[in-house]
Amino acid sequence: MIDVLNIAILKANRLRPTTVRLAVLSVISGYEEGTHFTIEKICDDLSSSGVRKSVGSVYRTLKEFEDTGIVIRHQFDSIGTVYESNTQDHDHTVCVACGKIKEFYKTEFDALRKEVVSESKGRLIKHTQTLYVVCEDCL
Amino acid sequence: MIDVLNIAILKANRLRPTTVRLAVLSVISGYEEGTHFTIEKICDDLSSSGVRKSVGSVYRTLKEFEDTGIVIRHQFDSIGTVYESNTQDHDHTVCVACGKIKEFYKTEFDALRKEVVSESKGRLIKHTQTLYVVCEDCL
DNA sequence: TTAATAATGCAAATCATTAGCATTTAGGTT
DNA sequence: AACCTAAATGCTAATGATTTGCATTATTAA
Repeated sequence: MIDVLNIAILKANRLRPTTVRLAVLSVISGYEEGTHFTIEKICDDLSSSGVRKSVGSVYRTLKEFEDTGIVIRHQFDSIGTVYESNTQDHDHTVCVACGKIKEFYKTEFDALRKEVVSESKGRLIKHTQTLYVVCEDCL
Repeated sequence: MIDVLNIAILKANRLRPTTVRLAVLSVISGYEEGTHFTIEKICDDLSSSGVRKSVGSVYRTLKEFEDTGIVIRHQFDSIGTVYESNTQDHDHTVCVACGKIKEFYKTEFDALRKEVVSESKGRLIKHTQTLYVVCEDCL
């Protein structure tokens, strides 16, 4: 009953609403907006909420979620693979000292990116941009 | 005698001019400017030029080269880890169909990036930006 | 309810990368 | 030129993350 929304999300993406998918969806929809999480974190959270699911299935599920666009996967230098719920378009800053990840968005970047792609006569599928910084707190 | 330049490069970076480092430098300086290469490619090229060096040492060497800035390491989605000689600052487009990697540079991006970082009161260390595209040839 | 298909758990396999350690090399010093 | 110390190397085993094979179980459509 609590899961109606999550079931709808899965169906909208042509994924059967199975226990693993619902469990993972439930865990990650509990995260604060803009949170970046790992597979390990999801597994931990599943365990501590008493839900026993295999690591392999979580990997498979996250891959499906990435393919359908439910989540976005990122690979940050010296941090590794993290995911986040797919909300609006944005880029990241990563502090090389404390590892904190933040999001930023500036329209002007999009215009420039479109220029670059149209100059090469290609089609833009997606992009990533990460600024590695020393953040205010670590300076 | 051919190696004077490479020896100089290593010394300038406080790395002893050892056989492994010279061999790797020699291989990668044979690549065309802007080439993106993998560890595996380097090992293959070493073998086929009759130079027997351990994979572990090549990994170690590339890490040193990355630390000193002789090369830059990139992690591209679905392509993995590639390196390139460190020339001037630039970003990349990667074709999601054929995997071709190209470079681009636009000053305007730098100005925007500086804005972002100064707004958050941090210091910019480095950045990565990759546009995943379908290139002209694959459209 | 049942048959067909997809999903799951589990363990083994894979892949890229790293680390431990004994041996060798580089580079400065007698 | 022989020598000493620290650094570098090769080798192999270890690691960590992720994937895969396969037997079992769950889901869906008829």
